[in-house]
Amino acid sequence: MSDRTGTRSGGRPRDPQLDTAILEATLHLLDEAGYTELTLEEVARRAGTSRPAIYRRWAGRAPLVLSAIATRLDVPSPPDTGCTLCDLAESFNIFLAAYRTIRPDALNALYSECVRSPELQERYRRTVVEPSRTAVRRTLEHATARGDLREDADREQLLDFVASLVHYRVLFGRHLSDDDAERAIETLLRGAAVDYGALLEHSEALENGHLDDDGTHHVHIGG
Amino acid sequence: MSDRTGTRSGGRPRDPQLDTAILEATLHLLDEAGYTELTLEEVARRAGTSRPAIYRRWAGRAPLVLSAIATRLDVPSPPDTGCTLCDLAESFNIFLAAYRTIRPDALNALYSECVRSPELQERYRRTVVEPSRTAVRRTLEHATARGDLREDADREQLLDFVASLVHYRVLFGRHLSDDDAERAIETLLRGAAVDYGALLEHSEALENGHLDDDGTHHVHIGG
Amino acid sequence: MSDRTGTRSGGRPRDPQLDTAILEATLHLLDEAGYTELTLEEVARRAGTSRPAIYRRWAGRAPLVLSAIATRLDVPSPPDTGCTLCDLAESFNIFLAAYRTIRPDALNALYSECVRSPELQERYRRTVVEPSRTAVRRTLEHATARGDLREDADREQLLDFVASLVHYRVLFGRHLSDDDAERAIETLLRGAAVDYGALLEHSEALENGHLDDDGTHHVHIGG
Amino acid sequence: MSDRTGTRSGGRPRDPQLDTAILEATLHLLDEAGYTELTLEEVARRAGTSRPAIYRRWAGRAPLVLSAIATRLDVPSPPDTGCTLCDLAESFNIFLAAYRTIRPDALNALYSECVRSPELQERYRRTVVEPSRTAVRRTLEHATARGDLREDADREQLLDFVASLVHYRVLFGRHLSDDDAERAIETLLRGAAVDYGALLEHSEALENGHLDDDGTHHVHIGG
DNA sequence: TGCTAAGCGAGACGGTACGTCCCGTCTTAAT
DNA sequence: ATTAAGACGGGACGTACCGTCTCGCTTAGCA
Repeated sequence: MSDRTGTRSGGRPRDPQLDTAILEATLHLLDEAGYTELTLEEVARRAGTSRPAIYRRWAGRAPLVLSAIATRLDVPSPPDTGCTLCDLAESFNIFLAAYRTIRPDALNALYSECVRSPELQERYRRTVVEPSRTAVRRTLEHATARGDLREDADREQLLDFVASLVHYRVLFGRHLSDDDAERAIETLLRGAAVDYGALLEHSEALENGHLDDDGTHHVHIGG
Repeated sequence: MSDRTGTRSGGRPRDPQLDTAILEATLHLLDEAGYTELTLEEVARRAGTSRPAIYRRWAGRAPLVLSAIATRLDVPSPPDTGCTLCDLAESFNIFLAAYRTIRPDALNALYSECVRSPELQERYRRTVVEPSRTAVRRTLEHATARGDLREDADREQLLDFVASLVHYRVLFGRHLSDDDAERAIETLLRGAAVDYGALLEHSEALENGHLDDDGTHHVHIGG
Repeated sequence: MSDRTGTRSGGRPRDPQLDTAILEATLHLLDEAGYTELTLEEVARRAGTSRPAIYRRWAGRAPLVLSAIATRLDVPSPPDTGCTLCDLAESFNIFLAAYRTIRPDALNALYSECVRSPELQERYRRTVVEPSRTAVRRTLEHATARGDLREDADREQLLDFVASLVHYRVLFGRHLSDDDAERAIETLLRGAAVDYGALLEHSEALENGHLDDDGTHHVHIGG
Repeated sequence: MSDRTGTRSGGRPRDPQLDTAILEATLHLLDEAGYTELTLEEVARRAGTSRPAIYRRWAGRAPLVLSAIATRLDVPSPPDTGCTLCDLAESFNIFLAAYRTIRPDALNALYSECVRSPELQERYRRTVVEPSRTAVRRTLEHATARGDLREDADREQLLDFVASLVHYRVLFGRHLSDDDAERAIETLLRGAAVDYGALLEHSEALENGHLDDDGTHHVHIGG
């Protein structure tokens, strides 16, 4: 749970309830005050302990908050309905999910501090960024396998486009509507889809309840 | 130059050399230490003055650094060579320029602090973000006028795509190569261009020295 | 009224209402907050003016407060009832009077600051100390003339004894009772009176209403 | 050594060298600049530490200076030569001693600040005032036991007279000469001695080397 | 009576010192 | 041996007040 597990051979065992108390205090404080306003002093106070007890477990504020965040963010599962358009729309939501779970301003302030250390930056990426990318990457792979995306389309670039757009809009307070997402998908798929028109038709068919016999949402190209 | 200019009716006039000294000290310190490590104490020390003299001019660290940054960032002019592909490639550079002028980590830490106040956030946007967007927006308008972009293409969305991609890649330390930019442009233009193939051909022609008679770089659609 | 009268040749005349307002604000603040807590800032605020207006009239806090005090302390008149014991008892009250008019702690803090400049010290003496001494000195002279005190008694020493005792006891918060004063007088007069016993008898006679025919309170030595 | 010793159970022990450095810096600064000009900032600077380190030990300037003074003032021992006049003369010196050890203006400014708090005032009394009074009180008791002072003489009053006279004269810059002291003693003893003339004769005899057989300085009354 | 310049009012300046918060570390006692 | 927790030394904060400077206005005295 904590970063600094140490040798843990002999000696007095660490109080595991303190781990929990500290992490919970951290999360509450993060919600209330944000990252910059969060002081270890106050975390210790709320956890009913002292600052050294925190430092013994984490190297500082950033690693502590990363640990705390990790207990709350859950690993997203890749959308895979067979409808590429729907899956992509859902993918936007996956990227948005982190910002709905943790205050975006806190996330950004945290990353600003993480940037100063390669390890922290990597840890932030693994904890906050990658899970969403991994899930959406899987979704894109499915779409490609399904034949909806061109084989030669740069899927990492697509990931970057989606992830960055969501990040940018959230960061600057311009919330991304479903419609925004839809139109963004259109732009991207025009460049990446084998047949964008077909994807669109299939999606509309779904909305109208015209499902395939087998109940899946495959897009029938050249059908 | 400073934020707190106030009424400035009566009273002893402000020493303008101090303004300069403070701003310069701020920029140097920003380059050396980044935003989080920048303290008003040290700024005052280097500027040969005292903290209150700074507080009299700026409300705090964030506004001070914004002012300092503003003296260094220059307003970009919109690329307009007639070659849409070239212009767009150049547009990526415009968005990158700010990060080359000011340490990206400093910019992000600064924005993290600005987020806490609507005014500061707005000020950051005006100072750091908008100039690039404005320039590139103009470029897109030219391209549209030229008939290279579809009339109904969402130009603000294009701006968001480009700006966010650059921001995201820089933020996470994955520097954007020229090739990356080129391929991103391809993806975006597939969705937004009237005739992407024609744009590509024109661009290649230019590289090979095949200029039009009139020396401009018009794209001849359907030519 | 103010210290710095200046050349006063041409130019805009000084607003005399400001003098008054400043002095009154000073006295009020002195009563409320004492000397150390009294700031020119606050005086100016209460007087509805600015600090420079004060500095134009007085060289600083100490001279200002001295001026303010001077408007309140009135010159005591020397006790002269003919009864030396009574007059001396009254003399103690004269020395006490200043401390009843102005907070003793304020007076002492003021003097502590005055000590740093010979002129201020002198001014303090003239304003606060000397008036009482002058009055009591007169009283002692009358007693001597009356034949109650020895010609060769050191009257300045007596003044010092009385003044210092009062100052010391007030300073250290041990208020001097009438009885204390009476017994102090006894001690001093044992050393300074021509015939202490006679003075005592006379005083007691007065209390019992045995006045001389002429209504004065002469002491009849050798009577 | 410092005021805020607290429980001192657990926790990192205080650096005792800092205590010393701070106190020494305080004394030096007190000698150089006086009390009002003494700033904790400068004390910290000279002691090579920071202001918080001082505040951790003392509640402010006054308690700090009181502690510093206490390290320099040594407890006077009561004069007891057998010659009451000599002892009293020496008693004046005891009261003067504090003012010779610490700048009188500093002492007074310090007391002016102490007055604002009962605890500080008490502490000042205990540190600066009482030691001298205690010593001289003892001397007076010896004189009484010896039969030189009247049993019913108010010895506390005598203490007040001597202490206050010294304080007053020093305060107002009128240094007390030996002769002044002698004549003051005369006045006081006229009121308090059993036989002032005999005390005087005894004292003069001592000056001329006429000691008693047993080498003590008894006063022979009625001899 | 109109002009000039001295002096006034007030605002704001540059700067010192304040008392506090929080950091990251050290130390003792307990487990 | 290692914990829990108190306290330490210190950097930086934002503020109050100081004493001074500058401005624009008022007014006396001269033309």
